Amino acid sequence: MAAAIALADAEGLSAVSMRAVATALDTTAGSLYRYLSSRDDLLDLMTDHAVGELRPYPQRQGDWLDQLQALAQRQLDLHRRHRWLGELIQRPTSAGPETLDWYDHCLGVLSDVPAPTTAKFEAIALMTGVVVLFSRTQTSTAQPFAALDPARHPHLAAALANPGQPPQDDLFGRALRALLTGLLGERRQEPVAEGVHAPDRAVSHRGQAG
Amino acid sequence: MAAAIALADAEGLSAVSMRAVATALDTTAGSLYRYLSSRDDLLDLMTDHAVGELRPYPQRQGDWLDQLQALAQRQLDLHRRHRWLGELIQRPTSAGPETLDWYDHCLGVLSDVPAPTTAKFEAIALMTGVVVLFSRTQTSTAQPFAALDPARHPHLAAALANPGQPPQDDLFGRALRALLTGLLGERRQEPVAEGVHAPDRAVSHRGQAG
DNA sequence: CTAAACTGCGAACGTCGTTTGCAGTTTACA
DNA sequence: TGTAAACTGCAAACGACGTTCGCAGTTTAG
Repeated sequence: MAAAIALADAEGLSAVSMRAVATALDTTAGSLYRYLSSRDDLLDLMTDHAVGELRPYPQRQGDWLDQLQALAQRQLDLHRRHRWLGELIQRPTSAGPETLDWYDHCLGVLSDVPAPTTAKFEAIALMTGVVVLFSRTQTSTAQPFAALDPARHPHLAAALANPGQPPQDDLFGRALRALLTGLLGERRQEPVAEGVHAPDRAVSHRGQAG
Repeated sequence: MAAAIALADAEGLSAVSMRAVATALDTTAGSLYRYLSSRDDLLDLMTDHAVGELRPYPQRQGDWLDQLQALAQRQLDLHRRHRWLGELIQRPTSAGPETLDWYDHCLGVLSDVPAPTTAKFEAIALMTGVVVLFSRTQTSTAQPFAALDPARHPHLAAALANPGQPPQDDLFGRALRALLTGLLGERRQEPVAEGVHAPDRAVSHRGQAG
């Protein structure tokens, strides 16, 4: 797993082939199957190990929004360190122990927030989504807008021609706080109607963490 | 391209192999390279065609927030129709014509919003991110939380045991509006400082649309 | 001392994306 | 109308991939 992570850090996820990992370990591809049931297994291990690097979780201070923001910042650092993580956590595989711990910690931070469980899961998933997006924003200076016709795409051309305006301070933090506040209610109270209803069906969620 | 889309709709992206597409077209894999330079080319075509299905763009009515929400709703429908799209639009390839049109349209909706270009691009990208996340939420009833120890993960266990609370109405809309409002400023005015500075470097962005 | 389990290795299978050479057909132009 | 160029399709092959399998060699347990 360590060899695979080193490979992915250096040359990207596609470089993590069974043969490449085996070569790094001075063995052969087939031998790896003594310890792994499949390549997906290896990717799961990589993912959960990376999520483990989120420790130590930031100290609990401030309200839940401050705490979640601190967690998100740590996620962002992690994703910048391991640029392959964003792709892996989107797979619908089952969560490893570190991922479970992280989810539990996030839910703990939100334990006093009067919002439906559904909203909390969505909020955590969206927080990760924001992290992944921002972690990619800097690394890819790609220009997906090659040659465009200013007549057909006036707004796009204008926006690209005039990159002006200073980028807002801490766009990441702004987006995150807006999203979390909107999903989980105002910072202090204004609780969402929490009436007692017959329990609904369990919400579906994907193992998207880290 | 149509054959590839049909395949992806029916059996997922992994079923879109050159041989499978060729078989559907009653030919062979190698023959496809008369028209495509690579498999990525095919995926690009699929992506842009799907983005084209966003037309006709919803009628312009309401303020920019209402309009963006209508666009996002159309995106959401699209992603539910083509569940492979979320994966494809995350690739750092160059944008096709339909994608360019869509970006331009979104920027047009935002043309009167006094926010930095950076923030607008981020907002559009994040809007798509929210769409992708919600498009996956319903389809995957997966249980990434298999057997978990309630002692080690008390909050997680509690949350799963008590799915109660009715899911909030239109969580999608709430998340989206919160995010956009937070990134692009309040609905009416409260413009972000738009002072005249020396032009910054062009913002980096990925071809993430649809 | 022995039997079981574990470990590693080479070879192979099937699939993948892609390339190449060869034929057959269509098109463009004198 | 004739000919050269371009286009199209096909079979075969290449290298790389994930994965399986059988066979040795080694370690462990009783």
